[in-house]
Amino acid sequence: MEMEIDGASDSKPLETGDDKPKLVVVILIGAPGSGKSTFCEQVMASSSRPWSRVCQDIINNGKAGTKQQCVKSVMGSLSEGKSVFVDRCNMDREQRAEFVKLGGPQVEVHGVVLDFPANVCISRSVKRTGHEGNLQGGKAAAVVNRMMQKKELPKLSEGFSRIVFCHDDSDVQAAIKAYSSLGPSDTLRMGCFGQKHADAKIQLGIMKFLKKVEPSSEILGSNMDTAQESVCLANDEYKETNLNKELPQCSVGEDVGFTLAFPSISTADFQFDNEKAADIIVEKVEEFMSKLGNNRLVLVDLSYRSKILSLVRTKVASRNIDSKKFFTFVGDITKLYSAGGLYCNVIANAANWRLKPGGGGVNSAIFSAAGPALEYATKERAKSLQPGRAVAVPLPSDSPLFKRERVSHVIHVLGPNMNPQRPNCLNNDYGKGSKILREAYTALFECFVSIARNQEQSPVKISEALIAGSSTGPRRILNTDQKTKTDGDCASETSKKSKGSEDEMKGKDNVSCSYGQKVKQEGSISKHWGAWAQALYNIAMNPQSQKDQLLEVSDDVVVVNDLYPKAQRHILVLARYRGLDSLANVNQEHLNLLKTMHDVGLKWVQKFLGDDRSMTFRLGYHSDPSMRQLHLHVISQDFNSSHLKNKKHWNTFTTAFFRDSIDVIEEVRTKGKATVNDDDSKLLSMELRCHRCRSAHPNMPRLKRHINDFQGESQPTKEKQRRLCDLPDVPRLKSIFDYNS
DNA sequence: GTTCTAGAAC
DNA sequence: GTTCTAGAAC
Repeated sequence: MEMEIDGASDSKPLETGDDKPKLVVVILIGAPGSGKSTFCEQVMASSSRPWSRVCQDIINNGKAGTKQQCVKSVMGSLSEGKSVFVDRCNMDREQRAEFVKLGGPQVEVHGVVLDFPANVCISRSVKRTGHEGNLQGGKAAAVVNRMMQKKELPKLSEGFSRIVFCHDDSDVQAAIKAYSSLGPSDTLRMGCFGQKHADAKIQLGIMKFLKKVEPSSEILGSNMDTAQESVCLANDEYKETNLNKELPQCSVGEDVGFTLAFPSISTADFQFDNEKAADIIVEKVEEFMSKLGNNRLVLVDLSYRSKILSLVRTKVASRNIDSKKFFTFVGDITKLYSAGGLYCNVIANAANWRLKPGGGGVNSAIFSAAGPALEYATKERAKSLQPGRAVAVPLPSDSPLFKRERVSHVIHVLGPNMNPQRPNCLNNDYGKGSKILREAYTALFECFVSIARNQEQSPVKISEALIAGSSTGPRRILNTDQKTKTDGDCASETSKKSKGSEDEMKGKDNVSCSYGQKVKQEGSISKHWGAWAQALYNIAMNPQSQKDQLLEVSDDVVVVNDLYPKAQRHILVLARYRGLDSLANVNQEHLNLLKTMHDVGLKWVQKFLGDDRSMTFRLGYHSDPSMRQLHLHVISQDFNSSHLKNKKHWNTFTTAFFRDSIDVIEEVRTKGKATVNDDDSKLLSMELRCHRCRSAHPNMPRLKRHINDFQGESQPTKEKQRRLCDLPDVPRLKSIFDYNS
């Protein structure tokens, strides 16, 4: 978010005419493999400003040189009127100091921090060939990790006039864009942008595991210092939320019931007139006052400049509305409790008819904040929604919105659409539109009231389906048995009127009026799982049933010993998300889960290494697993196990069928999904080859004999391995982290 | 995922 | 004869 301010539009010509255009020294800060050279190349390829790149790896006639040579070269370029990229790691303050000193009245010094996790940098460094610094292959990991230990994030107080932190590719692209479009007489805004406060987890994690050091207070300290300096626009927005000071304060002991936070329906992307919408909101709120009991409604919008909020505030004043039961609030609807201190049991979502994530705005924000759990829970309730209707979805307890914000339900509402770019546009017919918007708020408030009522009566039953119907109809609680009736009810005035366009937007999907219907799995992508394939799913959903093999349980994962270990150490980290059967189901929303699973796996690796330092491990997923429920294998590379019996066993762990966890994470981060090839199963019938030396073996017993030659000694030396196996001297760092180096 | 076993490979 | 694989059943 903060990166928006770093966009190209941010560059502006200097306003004073006599000022000579300033030169810029951009100090790149990042480990090998973080993308410094690529950054420079991309900017220089398209910039109208003269740039020079000073790279320590090649400064000495194409070979690596010294820092002093770099300083000299930067000064030379500046005197020629060129702005300069300082392309070296510059990881700590001392390394940067001499370049920062070059700043002055005519020269601005910027920092661009390419702050990627160590594993990403290692992976990139290992893969690349022909790198200028000759830092490819096995050396890379050691160097990256050493650098990471020295890492000291830059602060403005060092003398920078501008620092940009990049944490992912989109941050990098935004920064490249900003510098590419920086013309010879333009300047970029000063300040510190894009710094995350709690991003050190993975890096510290990996350093900790590699070097077995505690996260040093120095590193944490420097993070925090800089965080305080980086008071950015986002924080200004939060300051403005002090406008919420009219928030009714409830005295201790006062019985406040349930709170519904809702966005204005249809006024954003659906372009419904704000004035008309405000009238309808106020009208419907007033109507529901008497039905609310001690529960309350809160209209939420992101910005203190919100037109709809101010319209509603004005209109409410002249109505008979209790300000304790209805008020407006400025804030992010997905962070009302954590960032705004407003506890709301229920939030409404301005949904799309497909009830799917995406589309930007509130819908996108809520689905993304609630995690995949909301998507699955929604699918179980309804497949689509008609304009004017609402459907309540109980949030599973593993949803971050439930855990962090204490939201128990999300009510999806679909309002009328006036935007020709969106399906089912009403072409400015505000007769129809207003009617549908009234129905939408009625449905929403009815849903909320019935949730509140149900929770009061029976907290256990809140997972019952709650679906609000037409404006005048009574609240209905439906289940699948009532499907036929529901379909009948659906043919209400509203649905008849919108039927034509409804059919249009459904296209070939052949979706009948499924409102209120129990969902069937979409498409035929989902794989059939036999009864025997359910074991991991059962453990993930109900870990307490499995006391024997259980190693660890958290909200996100369960760790168990593999029942049939294929090596001396072989454990599984199970995801606890419902509906996440395998890599094929994984998407961008699971990125944090994948990282958590990896971190948990690494933690156990560290423990195992405490018992036997000679072990090596791989962490990864089977491309097409036999058992349902996403599970990360953490497996030692000895493969010394009586359970390892056949070719399939072997090939699932030693061919491309085994997808390294860090590769999967990187793939999901960049492409949004993990690629799963249809013909991956062919890999399982491939010839048997040693995972170390790649030698072929005629059958499993012979292969195992070959493999077990390593196990004769507790710590086979590299020499011994090489002799037995003709081991190449490049460890497979990207997956089997060499924890001993 | 494992177990079982027919029959191929040696 | 024994060893080993691969496919079916669960």
